[in-house]
Amino acid sequence: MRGVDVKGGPSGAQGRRATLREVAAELGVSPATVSNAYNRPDQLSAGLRERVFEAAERLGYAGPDPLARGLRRRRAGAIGVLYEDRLSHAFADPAEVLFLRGFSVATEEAGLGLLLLSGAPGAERDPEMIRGAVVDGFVVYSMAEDDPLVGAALGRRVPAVTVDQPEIEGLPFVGIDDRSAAREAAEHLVGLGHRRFGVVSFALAPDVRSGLADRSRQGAATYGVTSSRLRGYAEALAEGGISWDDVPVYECPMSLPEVGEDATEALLAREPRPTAILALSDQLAFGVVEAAEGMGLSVPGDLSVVGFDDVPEAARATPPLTTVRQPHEEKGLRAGRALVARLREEEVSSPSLLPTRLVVRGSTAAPRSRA
Amino acid sequence: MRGVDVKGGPSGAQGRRATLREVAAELGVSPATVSNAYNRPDQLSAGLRERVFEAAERLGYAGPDPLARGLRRRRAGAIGVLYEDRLSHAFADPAEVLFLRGFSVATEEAGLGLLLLSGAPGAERDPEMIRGAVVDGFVVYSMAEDDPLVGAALGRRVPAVTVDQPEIEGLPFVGIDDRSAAREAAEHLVGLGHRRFGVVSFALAPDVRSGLADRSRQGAATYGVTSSRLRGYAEALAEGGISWDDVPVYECPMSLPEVGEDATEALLAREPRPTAILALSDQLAFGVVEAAEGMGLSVPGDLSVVGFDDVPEAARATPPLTTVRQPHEEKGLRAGRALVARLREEEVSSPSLLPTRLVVRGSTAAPRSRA
DNA sequence: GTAACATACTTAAACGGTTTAGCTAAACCG
DNA sequence: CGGTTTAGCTAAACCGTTTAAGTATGTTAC
Repeated sequence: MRGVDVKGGPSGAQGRRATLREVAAELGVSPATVSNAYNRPDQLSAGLRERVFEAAERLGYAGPDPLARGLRRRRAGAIGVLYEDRLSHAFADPAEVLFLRGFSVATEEAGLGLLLLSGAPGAERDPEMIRGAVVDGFVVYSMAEDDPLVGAALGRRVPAVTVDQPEIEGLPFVGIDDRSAAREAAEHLVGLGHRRFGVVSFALAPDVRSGLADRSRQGAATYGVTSSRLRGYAEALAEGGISWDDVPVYECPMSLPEVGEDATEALLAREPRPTAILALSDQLAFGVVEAAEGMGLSVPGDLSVVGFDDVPEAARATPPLTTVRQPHEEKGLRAGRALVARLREEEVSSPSLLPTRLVVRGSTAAPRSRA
Repeated sequence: MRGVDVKGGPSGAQGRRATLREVAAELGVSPATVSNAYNRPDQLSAGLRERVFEAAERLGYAGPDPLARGLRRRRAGAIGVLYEDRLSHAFADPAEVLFLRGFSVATEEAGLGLLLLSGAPGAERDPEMIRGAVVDGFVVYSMAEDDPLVGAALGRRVPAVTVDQPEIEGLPFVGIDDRSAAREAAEHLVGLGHRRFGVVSFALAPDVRSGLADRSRQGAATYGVTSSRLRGYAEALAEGGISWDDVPVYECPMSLPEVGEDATEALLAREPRPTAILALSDQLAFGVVEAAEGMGLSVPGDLSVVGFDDVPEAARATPPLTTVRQPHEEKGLRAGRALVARLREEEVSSPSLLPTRLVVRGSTAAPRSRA
């Protein structure tokens, strides 16, 4: 391997960068030959190749410029992950981290970089960031259908895959059956005998509101995941003879425990007080438990709580959280592999829906003062 | 804002991408004018600008190609994070995730992308990945001094910042005082009356070994963080009259609980059995506790355990873990800002050492059968 | 009436490589 | 010895932009 040295004085990496052309001139050979030294060793004699590397090092040439090479070869060597919110929120959510974990396996397999793109760079949502991202493809991670950023990404006309939402005709999709997963969660509570529910939900649409969402707001949801899950809950409750109109749905701007706390306080202040709360994520559910206990209610004694995601913390929590398991890491892996396949112009198998499963733990029980 | 549309039939983003030149030809104007429409609105009439966007949309031109633009402007619009190991391990460690979280705040501030680069793409460490990464700068996250990947990154002659290690003359550095932080941890145990110790360590050098590391192996350490912490432990023990030579140091290839378990089993099998174990990370410490309990020992009754990092899980663990707190997120933020400053050719303030603090919780106590 | 100045474009040279086609000289063949 | 290969290198086009330096044309100043 050609050695790598940190030349250029004590301050290390600096100084004018030499170009391939300069190396060629130094040696009195053509640029093509220097290029070949790096890309096609069989196109020149071993001796000359050595001299090229030697001269490169002497001149401080770090090898072909990635931008120039990428331009000519028409590939960037990276995949962009487009995330709804600020990246710092992504890193705060274990579910998202697990997704990235799986995704990174796929990019490593393919020798590609992983470029994280946040939806909210400055404060305003800025499509320029997407338009300028040096990537060969995008994975759109759980965004609203009508998000301008999604439009910008698709407008780039590079391969793309969506995860969770939105589902777009012709694009590979990886996700779960949110509706039936949610349904299972609600059925569990109905089965235990609960009749009074509350729902702690994600945002329904990008024009983030915080507070109770009425029927019309629910109908106008552009976040597919949110509306599918609500529909699943509604179905299960309807089968149990409970009218969805009686179920308060509190919309949270973000999936964080603290936000879930606020929501819960609002829900538990209502009369009649709910005996069970369905949260759209474990993060929110943690906040629900926190708030309930803060109000002197015991979980599951006074209030049953079901989360969604089954992040590792759910099992360790006190009480251990009943929740819907979904394979986050597998989702990332599939999404990554699907995108890589697209990049290679292979055919991608049809949308993959991953399995979910209700995991019953200690945060749910039959309502106390029933019967 | 110019609208973005997903044209090109049902399969969405696809079809030949048009170039700026084609848009220009379509309109009978020069390429420069089209470029100006995107970059300098004041250089052409508003009417023409509109027609440019209209034609662009009609032809399926998504705006200036990032690679070409980047080449011309000499900027990539992203910062690379160079991580020792596979990314999936990075995402498994809460400390690293916190770091990235802080770092992402800085990149968002600057409107830059965040490109994750793993040390181990295929299986072999491949500097090509680094050489080809489309980035304006690197942050080197806790890597060995002599890692060829570090050399490759520095060889790129772009701005760089190192975090934790290595410290390189002339490069901005962000980290903590590992030696005195470790010292404080060991002092705590000595103060409690412990005399027999074991250490569960990170790797000392990239030629990963698993097992007890003797004095010479310790002396040859190229991971600065590891050797500094060991030195800190040694100093504190020496002051307590305990010879470092009597302290077994178990080297772990990775910072994962399972690995810590193996290490602990080996350490606790020795005679005399240690009454206290110092782990170089919380992840390892979790494994230590796990293993001890698996062997029927109680923590802290039979064995005291001190971790390092104070990840959020440490406080929630049973027993709550005594550990050394360091500001991971702040580290990321500082590193990111320092790099951004370098990119802007501002002067960067001197190396920043962040504060640490021993957090005493329930995993440490005085040794039982002493006195 | 003309010098000076905007305005709205255009020209052409970078930016730093890769790649196709081709050229020359030496090696090989029968 | 004439002809075909092969090894080793080069010339020149090309990748898709940006940008400094023009060039017309119309407007303003005096």
